[in-house]
Amino acid sequence: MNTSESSAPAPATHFIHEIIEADLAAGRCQTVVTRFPPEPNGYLHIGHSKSICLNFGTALKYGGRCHLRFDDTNPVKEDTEYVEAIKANIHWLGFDWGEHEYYASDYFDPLYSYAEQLIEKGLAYVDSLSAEEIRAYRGTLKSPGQNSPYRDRSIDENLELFRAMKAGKFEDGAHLLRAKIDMASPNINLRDPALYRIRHAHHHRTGDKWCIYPMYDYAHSLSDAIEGITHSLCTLEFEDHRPLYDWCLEALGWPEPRPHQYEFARLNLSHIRPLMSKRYLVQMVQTGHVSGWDDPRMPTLSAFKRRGVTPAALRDMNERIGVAKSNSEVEYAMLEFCVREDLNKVAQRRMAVLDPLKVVITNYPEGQQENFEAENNPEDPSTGHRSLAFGREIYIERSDFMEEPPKKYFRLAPGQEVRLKHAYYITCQEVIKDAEGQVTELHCTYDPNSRGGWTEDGRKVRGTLHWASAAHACKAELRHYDHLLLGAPAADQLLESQLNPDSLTIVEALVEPALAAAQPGEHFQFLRQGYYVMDADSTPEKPVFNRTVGMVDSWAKQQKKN
RNA sequence: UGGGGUAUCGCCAAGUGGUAAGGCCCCGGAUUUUGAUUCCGGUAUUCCUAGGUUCGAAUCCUAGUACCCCAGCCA
Repeated sequence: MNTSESSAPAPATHFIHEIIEADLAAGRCQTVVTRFPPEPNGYLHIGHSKSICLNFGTALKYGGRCHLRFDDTNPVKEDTEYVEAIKANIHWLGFDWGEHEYYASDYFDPLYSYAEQLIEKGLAYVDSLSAEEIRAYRGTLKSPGQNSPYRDRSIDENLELFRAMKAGKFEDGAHLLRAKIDMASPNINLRDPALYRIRHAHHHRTGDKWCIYPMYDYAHSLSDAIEGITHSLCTLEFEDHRPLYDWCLEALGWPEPRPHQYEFARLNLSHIRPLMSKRYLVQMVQTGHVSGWDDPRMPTLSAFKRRGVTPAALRDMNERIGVAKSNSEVEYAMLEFCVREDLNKVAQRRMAVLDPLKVVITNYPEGQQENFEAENNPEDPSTGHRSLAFGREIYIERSDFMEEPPKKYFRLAPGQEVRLKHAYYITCQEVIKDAEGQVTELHCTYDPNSRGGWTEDGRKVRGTLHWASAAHACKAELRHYDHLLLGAPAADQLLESQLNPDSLTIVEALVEPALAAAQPGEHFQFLRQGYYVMDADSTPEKPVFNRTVGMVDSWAKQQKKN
């Protein structure tokens, strides 16, 4: 506890931490053990980051531990390909499970013998109805189900059948091990839920050892118990599964302390909500609307990494949004805020001109060149300076010049003086146009006394422009991204109907030469433009930068209003 | 006409009977060699609705309303 008032923000807390603190205080548990249980059947997306931050963050906060457990109980959907990607994503996010890497499939042996125990206790039976029949017997949401005619098989018969299932004597779907609970339960999950099904399939870890596989509810609850998980945190849709989670432990007489399940609302983000389903994620990749799982427009963690979103920003966002039980959708602006906040601190500044307009400084000696010291990051002086070459011909941003500027326009205009960042003040003297009346070039004069971009005379120069030296600049490819979807597709609409045709824009830019030596993954702020990260597609001839997020632009915002 | 949940500012979210935190967004204004950052200031007499209890209610009671989840041998 803090002993004095401090400026530090109050540590974020929420109902789950309250429960944990009460459990710790009451001695219901000695230490906190959580787990992150991905199914290795797809890539992790930003929604998962909330669960990762919650589970690992909680363990960290209370000095406990968090297990990484792959929930690999369905061999037909899972693949080892995903295991490595998931592990890399979690490490990238900044969390570590140490030696606590587990697989539900590690427990197939004990899980099987627990199932025999349930049979012996008369709490599970082998059903031989078809899938359709089982559905029909289950009843509906509002009407009770009916007992299967096989429900009262003898324990010996059940045992024999179950062993035969395990031995591979039956085809897929011929039999099913079910919990014997209550076919009339108002909670459908309790109407004799499936425990084991027959699946003659190769498992990514156990190979062909098994042809029966446990169902999620059964495997999850017992895996948690086996690992000594104290707080099993999952999303809201599992709320009505909790009675079954508890039933499994109770039925086996699992000793206290038992694990307990708590549910929280999943993370939804505006603009990408429809994409955060496995189905649509796969669809985007398979239909070729994106270049792959790590296409920077995707909501996967791999994509965010490639886009230049930092782990710190993601962690910060997850801290800020809180943990509660109401369904919610966080605005994308929240994410952008966290990204800018982090990148502002760590990204080195560089200059890039996206839409060049040539400027000739007529009173600057021909053939002369100067170098200026430019700070790498004003937020972090320890990053030092770089040398910036300057010459008689430069390029500025076309949008930084207006022949007939509106009021309060600080940028370049005929007769107006602006500062070239780190260089000189220049004044526009002449506008050169082509036959169509298009501005092709500007003739300006500079003030030799403004070297470095400053004079002592107290002159007010409101506008500061970024620029590129014609003699020194390099070409670079800039990739700008927008939301993949224009909106959420209606229920009867294809996802394709909402595809944003302008979600990717390629821009040829002129960048300062220092950028040619950058490394993929390096973050930069291109002054007045936005945050960029160098992409691995870069070649020595042509560096490629992905725009992570643009700068806040209050001038553009104001213009839009008028 | 089943069961389980949730309703507090545009978006998140504290609040646990003592008189509506905070963040994002938005709007002003100051500073600024990035119209960025930073910094100040503004933004819910009101907590889904209606009754009730109480000196006092977002918090308790009653009755409603809205939204989300569940009928995979998926997780």
